[in-house]
Amino acid sequence: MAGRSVARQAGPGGVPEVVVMRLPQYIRVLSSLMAQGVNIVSSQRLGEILQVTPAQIRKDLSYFGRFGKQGRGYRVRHLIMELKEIMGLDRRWNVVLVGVGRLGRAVLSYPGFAPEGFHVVAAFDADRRIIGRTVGNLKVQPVEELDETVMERGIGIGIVGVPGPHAQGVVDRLVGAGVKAILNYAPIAAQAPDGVKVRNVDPVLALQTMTFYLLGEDDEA
Amino acid sequence: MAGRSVARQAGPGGVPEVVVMRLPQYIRVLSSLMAQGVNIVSSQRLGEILQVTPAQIRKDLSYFGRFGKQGRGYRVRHLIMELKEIMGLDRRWNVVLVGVGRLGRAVLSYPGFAPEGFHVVAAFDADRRIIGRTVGNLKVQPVEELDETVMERGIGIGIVGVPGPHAQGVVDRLVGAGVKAILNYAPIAAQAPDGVKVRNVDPVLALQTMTFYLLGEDDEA
DNA sequence: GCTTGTGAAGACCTTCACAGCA
DNA sequence: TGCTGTGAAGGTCTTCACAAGC
Repeated sequence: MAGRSVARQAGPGGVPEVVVMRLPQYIRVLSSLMAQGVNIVSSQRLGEILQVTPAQIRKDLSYFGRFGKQGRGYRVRHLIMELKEIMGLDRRWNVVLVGVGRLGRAVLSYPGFAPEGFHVVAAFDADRRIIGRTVGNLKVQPVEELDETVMERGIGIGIVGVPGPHAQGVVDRLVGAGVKAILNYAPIAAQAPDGVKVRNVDPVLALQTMTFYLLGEDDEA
Repeated sequence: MAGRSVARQAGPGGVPEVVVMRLPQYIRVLSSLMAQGVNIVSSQRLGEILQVTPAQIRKDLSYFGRFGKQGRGYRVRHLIMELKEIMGLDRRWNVVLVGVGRLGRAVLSYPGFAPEGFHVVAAFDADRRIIGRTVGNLKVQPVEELDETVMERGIGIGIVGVPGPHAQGVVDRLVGAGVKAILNYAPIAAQAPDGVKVRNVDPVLALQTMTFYLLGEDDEA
């Protein structure tokens, strides 16, 4: 490949977070198209699939560079590679897991992480009965060793798989250890300082944001 | 495909969707406060906990009514009840599950749904080897019976727990059956017509939206 | 002809700031 | 005095519309 002049120019204020949230979706769809043998795609077509306007796709991409060819569209394979590089998805990410109960074990056995470059390389728990056991190739370590492991291995991502009441404490601990991104499975609105990203995996919350739209003509005050 | 790309639908009363997304969070925090014995809370304090501005909380609530007392704040118990009613979270919701493989069984055994009023009352699969088996009190039905069950029982919510390649087909089927809200566990950007809400539970996507912020001073032209 | 990239316009959401009331 | 509720201001994001280029 030629020029590596992909400008991740965080302008004044940087790239809007909504844009960063959409790019992985674009990558997904593009990958699916590539698997179908599609070589070129227009913003029009992409927009139809993703149900967003073509202008939005073009504007989103324009934050990072110029990837298309006028009159033709985007080369699917090329755009995937560019976007993956921009998002840091062209590399391996080591991840730590805290909480090896029901939820944590489900995380460890989830087959979707590794193919996308996310590898759980250490697991921690506070429960003496679990510590030392081997779960999915990993020996469960005491949470006290979290800091050391995170720093030694330069890990930036943590997964919280403990029950709700313990989750904020675990988040604090991960933040203290230097983690900069947290995937939280606990049903709480975890707080983290600026500079630490938190994303929640919370099916109940997801359902709760939809029921509003299911209400018919009900009571009115 | 025609460009009828409508992107903004206002819910009942024209409430912004972002607001609807936040209210369940408010309910969570309020419930936690109530459990701690807090009776009254100000938008200031709520904002500190949720890390949003007090003005946003007050504005959000103002879409639905006037729930506070000037000079005092909000009665926690009262506000929870009001918000739950507004969001339709003061009632029971019956839900159907499609896909009773690894993912689907995890959904069935997840203990978090029922306490919040979401009850999986029927489970479907296309695999003959699974159909007829009993999983978590439910007899797995053939997907062919989906329409009938959804219509008969007036079900509005469906959960998609099938592998990615089958997910869109299942979404279409749920939509056809009349479901108006879909919780999708498959790693795809599922498409549904206007009027049908889709929320994704997708840990990989969540991770992929954070790595961007973990990139240091790397390649730069 | 067709599609990108992009200033400008517009829509939407958030924050401000203060009147009003307990 | 303290805090809500809200019109208005301010920002941010989305969409438009068109010049440029394949």
